[in-house]
Amino acid sequence: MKDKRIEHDDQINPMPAVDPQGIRERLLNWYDHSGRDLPWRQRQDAYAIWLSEIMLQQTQIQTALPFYQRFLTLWPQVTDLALATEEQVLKAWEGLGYYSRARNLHRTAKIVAGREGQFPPSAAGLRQLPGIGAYTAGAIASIAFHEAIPAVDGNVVRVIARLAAQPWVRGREADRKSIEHWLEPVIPPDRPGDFNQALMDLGATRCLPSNPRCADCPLRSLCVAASEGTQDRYPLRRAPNKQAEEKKVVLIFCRDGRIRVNRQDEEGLLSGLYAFDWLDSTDPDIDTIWPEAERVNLGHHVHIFSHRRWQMQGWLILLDSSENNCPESQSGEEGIWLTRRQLDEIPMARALSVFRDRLFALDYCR
DNA sequence: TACTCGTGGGA
DNA sequence: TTCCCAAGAGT
Repeated sequence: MKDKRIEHDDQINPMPAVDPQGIRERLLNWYDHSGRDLPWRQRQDAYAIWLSEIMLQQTQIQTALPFYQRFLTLWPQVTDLALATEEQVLKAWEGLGYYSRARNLHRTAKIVAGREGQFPPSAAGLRQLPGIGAYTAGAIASIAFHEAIPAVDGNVVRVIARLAAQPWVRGREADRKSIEHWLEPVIPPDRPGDFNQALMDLGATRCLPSNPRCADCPLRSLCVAASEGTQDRYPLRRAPNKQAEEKKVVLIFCRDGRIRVNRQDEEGLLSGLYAFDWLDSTDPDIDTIWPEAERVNLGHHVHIFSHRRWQMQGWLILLDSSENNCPESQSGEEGIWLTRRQLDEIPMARALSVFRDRLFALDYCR
């Protein structure tokens, strides 16, 4: 076993007897009094529920909130979103991260628009749509269509792993399914959406990853981990991958007041977004490439991705308008030359937009 | 299955 | 500083 964090070899707890009615009553009663007031809970339509669920994937509510409001203002109905361009959707998503979510969001909007704006009213149907996995299908189906089906996210894994004191591992698909199975007889047929959201609220406000507030938990009397004082053992976690260190030299070419960018490939990091040119650290030093008189130091910046860490040095390269002395971009293309206004309108990830902001502050492009 | 894919906040 | 992790999905 290479993963010692999963290995801890205390006794395996037997699966405790489940008290479905006790869990339902305590949880829903608590939810009715102490559930969070969130904007998508004031709506019934599948579009708003779906939009919120996609944005909230691996994203904290406070971060997603302004994006959610902006999308509904720009595109009040799913048919409006379907009519937007992918670039417009990515621009509205700019800064929220995991950009494949935005592209799948747009694809699904077009599919649903082709169904007269009607989402499939079941988890099985929703699951077929781009960007909708097991959790999101269960969430939308239970909240918008009242299907009695679990929606097991990270919160629910934590709550149920503690409640049953089972060595379930966060992020392991087989264990997520075990929790779905465990929950199936517990989901109340009359309020499945409220029940699922109550579990998530409980995980987010009481059954916290560290220092859980068990004294304020409505399920404490039913919780095996709480009775043992072993809350902090559950759920188990995978050993994290090590973060790769990468050094980049970002080159922002400026000619006749225009700036060169490139659109990233369809797959991989930051796909579909625009970026400035960059070189890997193994490339020659900047002094051997560009004379000092033709460049402006844009400073250093460290950007942290999920498991990459970019140490970037930015340079503004001032090209003579009469000369065609600009090298080919990484993709072997000439690139796209944009004015400042156009540069503001294209979607660009935070990692690179840091230098866009510094560029604007210098007032070199028009 | 394990890895990839962003960004920000909190302990 | 460093680590964890947040309404996960796609491959």
